[in-house]
Order: sequence, then C-alpha cells, then structure tokens
Amino acid sequence: MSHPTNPRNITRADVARYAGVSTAVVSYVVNDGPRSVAPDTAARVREAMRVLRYQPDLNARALKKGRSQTLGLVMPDSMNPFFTELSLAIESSAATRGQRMLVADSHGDTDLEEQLVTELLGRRVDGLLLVSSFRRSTPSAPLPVQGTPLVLLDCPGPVPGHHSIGPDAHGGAFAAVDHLIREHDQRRVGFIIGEGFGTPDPRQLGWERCLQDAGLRRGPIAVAPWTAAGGYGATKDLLSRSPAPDSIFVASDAQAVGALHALHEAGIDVGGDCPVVSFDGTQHSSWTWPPLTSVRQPVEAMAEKALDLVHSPSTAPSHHAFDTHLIIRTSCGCHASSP
Amino acid sequence: MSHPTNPRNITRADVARYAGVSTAVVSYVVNDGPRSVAPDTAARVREAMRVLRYQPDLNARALKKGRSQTLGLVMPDSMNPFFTELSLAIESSAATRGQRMLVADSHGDTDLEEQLVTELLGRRVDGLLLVSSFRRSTPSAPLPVQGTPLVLLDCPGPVPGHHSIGPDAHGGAFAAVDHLIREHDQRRVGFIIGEGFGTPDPRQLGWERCLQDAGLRRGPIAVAPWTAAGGYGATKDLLSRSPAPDSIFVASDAQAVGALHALHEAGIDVGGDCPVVSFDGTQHSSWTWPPLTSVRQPVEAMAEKALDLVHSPSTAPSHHAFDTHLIIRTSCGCHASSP
DNA sequence: TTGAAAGCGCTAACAA
DNA sequence: TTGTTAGCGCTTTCAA
Repeated sequence: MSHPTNPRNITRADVARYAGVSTAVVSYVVNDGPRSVAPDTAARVREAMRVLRYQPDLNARALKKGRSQTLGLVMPDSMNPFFTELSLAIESSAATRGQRMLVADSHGDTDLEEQLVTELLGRRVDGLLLVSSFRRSTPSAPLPVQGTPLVLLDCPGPVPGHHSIGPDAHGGAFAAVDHLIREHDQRRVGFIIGEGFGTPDPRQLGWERCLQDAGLRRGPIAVAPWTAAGGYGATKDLLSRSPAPDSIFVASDAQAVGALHALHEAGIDVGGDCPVVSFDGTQHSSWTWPPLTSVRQPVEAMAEKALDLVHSPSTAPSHHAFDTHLIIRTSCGCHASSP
Repeated sequence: MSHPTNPRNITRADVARYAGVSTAVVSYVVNDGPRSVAPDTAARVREAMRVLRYQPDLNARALKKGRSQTLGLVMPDSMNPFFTELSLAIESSAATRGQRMLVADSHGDTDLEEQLVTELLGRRVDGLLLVSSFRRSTPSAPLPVQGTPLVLLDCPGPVPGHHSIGPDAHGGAFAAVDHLIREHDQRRVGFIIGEGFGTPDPRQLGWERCLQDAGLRRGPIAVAPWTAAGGYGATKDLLSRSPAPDSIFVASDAQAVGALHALHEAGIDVGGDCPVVSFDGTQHSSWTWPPLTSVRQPVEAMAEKALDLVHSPSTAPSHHAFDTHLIIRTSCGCHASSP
C-alpha cells in the first residue's frame, strides 16, 4: 500500500506496473485515445494514477509531440499599463486554447531582447509574441525564427517578412486632436511622445495633420520616455515654453498619468484650463483624476488576432491595423458621468 | 552549402554529422563540458552550429537533466498594481538565476487555481510561487506538490506545511493609522478592506488596535473587492454613513485609486478635509493625485526571499514577515515634495 | 580527446 | 483491446 516517496517522479511505467497493464494503455487512458480501452481496464488505470498521484510529465509529452502548448511573450516594460493589459489579454486568449505563457521583460534592451527571443525559441514555444524595442520600426536582420510562428505586437505598420499587429495610430491621434480642436476650441495643442514606435511616430503625423487641416500651427512637442516620470518631465517642459500649449495630446496613458501630475502641481485645472487627451485607453485611464479622455486600442481583439496568426500555419506576412475608439471622459473638458 | 529548410528542427545529430564528430562532442562544446574538446574540433563544431543555425532544444535538455530552469507563478489578479510589481520583481530575480517564468492568472477562482497549480507541476517547473485565493488563510488539503518547492506569496502568516512570505500587515496598518491620529489629529478613521488575506485581516487588527490604544472608537469599515471599482464603491458607502469618517485607511493601493476618485467626485479635498493612507506603496501610489501616503511592502526583497526558498533544498516550512515602511506623501495632509 | 550507447518520460505505429 | 517498441533531442557514463 506504500508508494514511492522518494524524489523521483512517478512515471507512466509505475502506473502501468501497478495497474498491471502496458504503458501504452496508460497513455491511451490519459489522452483518451487514440486507441480505446476496456472500461474496467481504464478504471484500474485511473485508480492506479490516483493512488500513485501520477502527474504526466508535460515536457516529455511536448518533446514527443513536437508542440509544447506554450507561447512566449517578450515586451519592453511590463509595468506600462497598456502592456500589462495586453499581456493579460494574450494570456487569456492563450488559456482558451490550452496554452500557457512564458513571459520575459526586455526592459527595452535590444541585446537582451535578442537573447530572450533566442532562448524562448530554444524552449520550443509554439509561437512567439514580441513587442520589439526596435524591430517594429527598423527592418533589420531576420529573426532567428526556425519555423516558429512569430507575431510582432504594437507595430506602427507592416514589417517585411513578419506578421504584425498594431493600432491605427494615425487615425486615433487625428480623432483625439480633432476633438480638442472642434469640441473644445483649442488652438495650440501640445504633444507628448516617446521613441521607438516608428519614425516619425504615426501619432505625431496624425496630430500634425489634424492641426494642418484646421489651419492651425504645430503646437509644442516634447519627447520623453514612455513612463509617468517621462510624461511628468515632458509636461513641465511644455509648460515652460512660451507661449505654452493650451491643451495637450499625450501619446500614451503611462505618460498621461505623469502629465496630469505636473498639471495639478502647477495648479492648472485640467478639464478647464488645459484639456488633455491620451492614447491607449487602458482601464487605468478611467481612474485618474480627472478621468482621461483617451483613444482606446482594442486590446482584446488584438490579442485574439495575434493568437489567430500564431495558429494559422503559414499565411503570408501581413499587418493588421486596428481601429481605435475615442472614449470621452472629462480630462478634455467634457462632462462625462462617473465610472 | 545548402542546409535543411524543412520544418524539422536541426538537432545535435545534424551538427555532429556536419562537423564529422559524435553527438557527445557537440554536447561537450555546447555545455562547455563535462569533457574537454580539442580546440580545433571545438571550432569545427561551432562552425557547424553556425552554418546550420543550430538551436539546442531546451526542453529535451530539461527532460534529461530533471530541471527546467522554469518557475511557475500563479496569482489572482495580475492587473492589481501590487501583483504587477511583485510579478516583475520575481521575474527579475528569476532571470538573475537563469530561470524564466510561466505565469497564469487564476482570477481569484479557486478551482482554476487548483488546476493551474497541477498543470504547472506537470510542466515540471523547478519551483512554484503562488498567491493563493484561499490557501493563504485556510489550512486545507495538502497541495499536490510532489517534491516541487512551493512558496506561498502575500500571506498574512504561517501556513502549516508550506513556506510563506508576507508583509507585517498588522504593524504596517498600525503605523498608517497612528500617523493619521498623531500627525493629523484624526478621530474617526474609516477603513476599507477586501477579503481573503486572513480572517480577520491583520490590517483590520492593526487599525483597531491603534484606535483602541489611542482611546478612540472604531471608525466605519467597508468591505469591497480588491479593485479600484471596489474602493470607489466602498468610499461612497463610507461617505454616506453618519457620522462619516474624517479620514480613511485603505488596505490596498488598488482600492485607494478608487477611493480618491470617489472623494474627488464628492468635492472633498483629500489632503485637507479627508486624509487618506493606503497599503502597498506601489510605484503607482506616487502618481495618483494627490500622491498617496502609503505603507510600502518591500517587493524586491520579498521576491528575492521567495526565490531563495525555492532554491534552498528542503528547509523546514517557515513564514517570513517583512517589515513595511510608511512613505509620507500628501494624501494624508503632509506636504511632501514632488516625485 | 572522442565515440557508442543508455535512458529521461512520453506517444503511437505496428503487431498480436 | 492490449502490448512491444522505436524514437523525440539531449546528457553523460563508460570504453576506446
């Protein structure tokens, strides 16, 4: 009645022996196929598994079948609310398909990113999702992908040779600025942006274009890291220009949080004196004060599409731009209701 | 000069053949041991690896060696800023030790959590880190851990049979409330808390104890989910009591974000009319408006300790309570400087 | 210094 | 319906 308590794991051989069957039969009942098993034999096997606390080794199975039911995800900053949300959406979609996520943060370090990708490939993930710190913009040396599906996330546009996904950043930015101009009569819309999402960033193009279409001059622009601290510094910078902007379009929620901070600190009434609109539309943006009017990226749909691409054998490389949606809250000066 | 372009992966056998050596030698150069290889032989092998773009299969290696260089992490809500931060800290510590993270979100679902743990164990992770939705408080059936090191994270206290880590929540809460009473003369400190971290939650005990020591009556208390929405609702609830609290201690940053929102909406000056102190002290808490005075949990140290425990073979189950640190910002009414 | 070969735990083709 | 067995790609002992 005693069963092994030593460190060695219970294998299907132990179960087979205990149940008095062959290892093949054990496999058949564990996987419910591909051969059928007599009901009472199956019962004996199941009993043996229970008694021995048998836990199939999923890695061994993966080695045999050539699929690991694992996806790799590499991103540059998992603390950025947009990436946090994207990451969760991907994990959920993956779970739906019975896959788990191996995650790694490259901290925006190009070499580390390269290493991480290589390692994950070595771990034989079934697919690799990458928010690259550089490949999104620069068509560079081909990735060392040896038949492992790869999808580039958060891309401004097509990347030769790879599947990619991204928001219609130009359109989203245009809509944001348009709202500021049309609904709130802003004439001097400032812009805060980070680096790495295309050069120039399509959001910058959207902002410029909208201003131009309205016959307005380009407002002041500040470039800073994609963080709250970055947005904070950029806003103080903008505020010190003369003339200062009368409103600000911030290219990410992460930065917008810092922008709001700087504005409050300067005693400026965000909705009234200096309307702000951000880009991303994460959950987060609804809880700032005031709640951010923001251009929402359809995170769930993007995640779903990314996994579809990973699973579709070998369609030709394609880029998928997702429509964004302007969520009106109060930071722009509109009077929305509470959450 | 042409090399296989078919879907099959290049294996060490291909490399061995190409370099005209045995597979053992390939292994020796890949792992730089355990036998030494003649310099020029090694060079030939390396050349072969380069030409064939050889990528060792890390899973096969894991199967053979019995260690996967992978850690599993299961938590109930990866969007909660505290868990996001903890997760990143763990990933960093793991990276330091050459391990990657397999992550999964249980969404606070007990059954799913159980499943996830089992699956990760089946994947033969070298260690499992678990923020349990229930096991933290309830000593329940032993986990199906078959020799895989397990560490319970974010625990209020010892859990029989398991390693665990957590903040000194009682002490932290006491310090927070004490600050409100001593430095800001609050007499009726309200409390917002969630469920699942011990019953009663040590933070509640710390709050009660501090009030009692000061000869004050217990303020109003509201229980809500560990989310911004939860904190928002709880605050509105508290505000509707009569008499309403004159200040609030919120048991998590996540909820505090919502609390601030409700307070602003009600037109209450947070620093002045209704001081607020939160628990967690995430990065996040420094970017709210006003910046939250908060009890910081030493996330990095906790992550480091968790990994130490995973790596120390089989020390007796122990609980590690970490000291917290009250970060004074402005939500309590103090006048701190900018970030 | 190198090679042959056993075996990690599993699946599935093939045989019985 | 069940059993035997050949690998999946790798490491490492043992022998040469």
